[in-house]
Amino acid sequence: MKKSLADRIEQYIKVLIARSEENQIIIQRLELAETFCCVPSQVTYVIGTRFTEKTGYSTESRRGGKGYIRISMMDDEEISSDLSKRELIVFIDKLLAAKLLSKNEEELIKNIILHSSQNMSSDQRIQLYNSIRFALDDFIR
Amino acid sequence: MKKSLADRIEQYIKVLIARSEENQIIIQRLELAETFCCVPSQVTYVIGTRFTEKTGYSTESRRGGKGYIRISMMDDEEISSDLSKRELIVFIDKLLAAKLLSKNEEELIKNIILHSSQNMSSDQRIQLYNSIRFALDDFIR
DNA sequence: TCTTCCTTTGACTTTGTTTGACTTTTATAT
DNA sequence: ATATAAAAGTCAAACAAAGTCAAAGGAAGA
Repeated sequence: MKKSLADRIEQYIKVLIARSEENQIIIQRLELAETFCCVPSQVTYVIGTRFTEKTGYSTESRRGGKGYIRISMMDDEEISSDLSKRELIVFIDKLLAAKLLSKNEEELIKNIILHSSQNMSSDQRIQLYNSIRFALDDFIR
Repeated sequence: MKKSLADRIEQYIKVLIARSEENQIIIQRLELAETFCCVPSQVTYVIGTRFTEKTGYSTESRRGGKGYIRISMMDDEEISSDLSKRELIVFIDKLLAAKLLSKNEEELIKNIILHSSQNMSSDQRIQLYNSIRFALDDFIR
């Protein structure tokens, strides 16, 4: 199956990260773009769609001379899991405030979140929260 | 009895799957349509009528450039997670019928169930369904 | 024949990717 | 300090798929 450019760049970056010591790499956007014979913003696109907090990565960059982009796998998953949980709860509270969810619905979901958190690995939790978040987005639309 | 186009496409896909390593194939809708000299949505129709969860297949696709459709035969784990999903849905329907859940609540939860199926392993799914089940028990009490 | 269900088709929608022109930030040389 | 050059960021347009939906067609049974 033919992979898209974005997919190939994604894979490439992931291999680099896997090979790295600290689960993080520092690249130069232009350099990577040249490796793949594409425009630099393609790299930005890949990072923006595939290396997000949602997918367990964090990035940091600097412009100008000696600029760079650092991509790291979030290591303390526990923290990020709690983070996305807090975010999700905040989000649900907002929905409640905006009357997009009833009090009952809000309680129901929080109940699910609470119960689900029990027996899941942090990894699973992140995915669950994302799914619920997604489902809510979908639901209120 | 003359075979319909849909039947022939179905056969074709099944042969491809049978020949594949992982009991799954990745196709491009347009390509397959061209192979059979038909409109792309014909392929969608075949997949929608012959390669469903009920018949033991799961599918996944991506639009846009280099898009694809993946069709896989569900393994035992997937089948059982699908089964627990059905059971859960039956349960939710009962709650709705018993007026223990509102229509909105029912939809919301089904939404979560639906979305969660997307990015989780069947293992995770079963856990999630159990959690939802617990949360519901708790909620209606 | 009539009805019903399945199939076929195509116009339109949505989603995801690629590209490039333009902007902003930063280090370095003057 | 200032100017310059070397990065990365932004954004929207063009393109490339797959999805949706409803209408039209066709076959098989009552």
